[in-house]
Amino acid sequence: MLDLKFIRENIKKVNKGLKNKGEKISLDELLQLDGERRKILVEVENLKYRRNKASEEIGKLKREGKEIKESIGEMQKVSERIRELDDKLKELQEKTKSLLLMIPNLPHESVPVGKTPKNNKVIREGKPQKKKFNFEPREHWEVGESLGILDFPLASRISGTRFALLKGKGARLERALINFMLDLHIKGGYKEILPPFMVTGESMMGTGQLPKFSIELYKCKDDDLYLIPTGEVPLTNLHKNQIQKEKDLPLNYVAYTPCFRREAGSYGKDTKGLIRNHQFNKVELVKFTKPEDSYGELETLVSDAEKVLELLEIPYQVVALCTGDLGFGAAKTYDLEVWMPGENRWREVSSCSNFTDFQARRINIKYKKEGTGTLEYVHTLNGSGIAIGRTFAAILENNQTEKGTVVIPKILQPYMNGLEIIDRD
RNA sequence: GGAAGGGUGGCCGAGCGGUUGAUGGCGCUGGUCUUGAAAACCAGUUUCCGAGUAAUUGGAACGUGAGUUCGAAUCUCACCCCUUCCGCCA
Repeated sequence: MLDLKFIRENIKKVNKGLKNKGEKISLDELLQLDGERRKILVEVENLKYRRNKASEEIGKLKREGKEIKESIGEMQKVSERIRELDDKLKELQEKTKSLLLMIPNLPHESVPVGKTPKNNKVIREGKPQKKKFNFEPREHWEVGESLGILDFPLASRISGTRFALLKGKGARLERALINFMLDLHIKGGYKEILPPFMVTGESMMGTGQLPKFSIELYKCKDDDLYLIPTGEVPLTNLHKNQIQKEKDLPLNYVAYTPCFRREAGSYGKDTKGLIRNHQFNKVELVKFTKPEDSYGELETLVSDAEKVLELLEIPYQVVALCTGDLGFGAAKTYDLEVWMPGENRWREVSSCSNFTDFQARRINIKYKKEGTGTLEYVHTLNGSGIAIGRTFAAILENNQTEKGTVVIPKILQPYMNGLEIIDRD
């Protein structure tokens, strides 16, 4: 959520940011409602002032045992008028708020301007080199299915399309990845959280999934509960309605969670394998920082996520998203993409974003400045550290051998009971 | 799901129709005292939305929402959450 006052005073800047983000929403209605709201606010507050004074007077007279009569009749009329104006005010406030909730965050000035992913910029490539294969590398689902560690037909018999089922060493590998990443980030100074995987609508509102993107969410029929589409939601809501101490910032959290996404509108896209499923595992990183530190912390966040790929020895690149490709709440985003030799393309495994005060304003997370004692919104950041399913797929594709086996990355072997190679059972 | 009790400021805890944004305590901040610290004492210590260049000033908030009233933290209703007990259950 943007600051209404900021919008009022920086219309040009806001419009430019919205345009760069490819957002066609108009501010006219919002500003008009806001003007009307403030006009009525002044009027009703004056009336309330009158009423408060009169009530005070009546109280005094009553205590002295004197008669009151005529002033009460007059106050009845005033109160009625106040009620009318309050109703009107409430209506205006709700409209204003709901418009405000539909406005995305503005891009940071360092974000490349552009409309489509084609305008994204590759910032750097990771250390691990792309491997040369002396055979035609296969796609991960072929590798996995022939090893008997992935079973998509079975998954779809149980749950329909876009689900995966891991078996034996596959299930073990998935679990190894989760533990390895958690351990790595805990060592890096993140506090581990195991949050609920279902959250209220209010929490979804806080991080920005609602009201605009309800189509992407699984909602429980009889309760106001949603399955989380990312660990970002429970983690960012951790400090809802709280005031932090300046010296406690930044706060760093890591959590493993499954993620649930309807993937509406992606019919026919990536229908095979582990790339775009309704349920996948992810290790998520979230930071709460001081505003002046947030862009520096974003760089740290990205390199913390990169470390995972470096240690797993998977080739990757860091991409800065252009304005048009940024998510709703993000001011700046870096994606990490891994090389998939079987598919012969890059695939996103992590998205690290600075949300500035956009989410903090929605869920009301502030911090107290030490010198002045004033309150300010914190900045929130999050990034995958990293997506497990796609990493699993990348390992199968990058580490496959001509015989069809898969070499387990060294760093994971202790998590696999020393196993070095996955072959057919 | 049923029953009972409860939700008040950073925390504890009063208040149960009329200067109560809210006694008191703890904590925190500043000061006095002290070589320094502690103790003691004094003072300060919620947030949001407006008006105004500003000093300043108005309004709102006691789980949430509605209602009664000239006036509600205090009364009524609905909902949410917490605690305990019962039922069910991994």
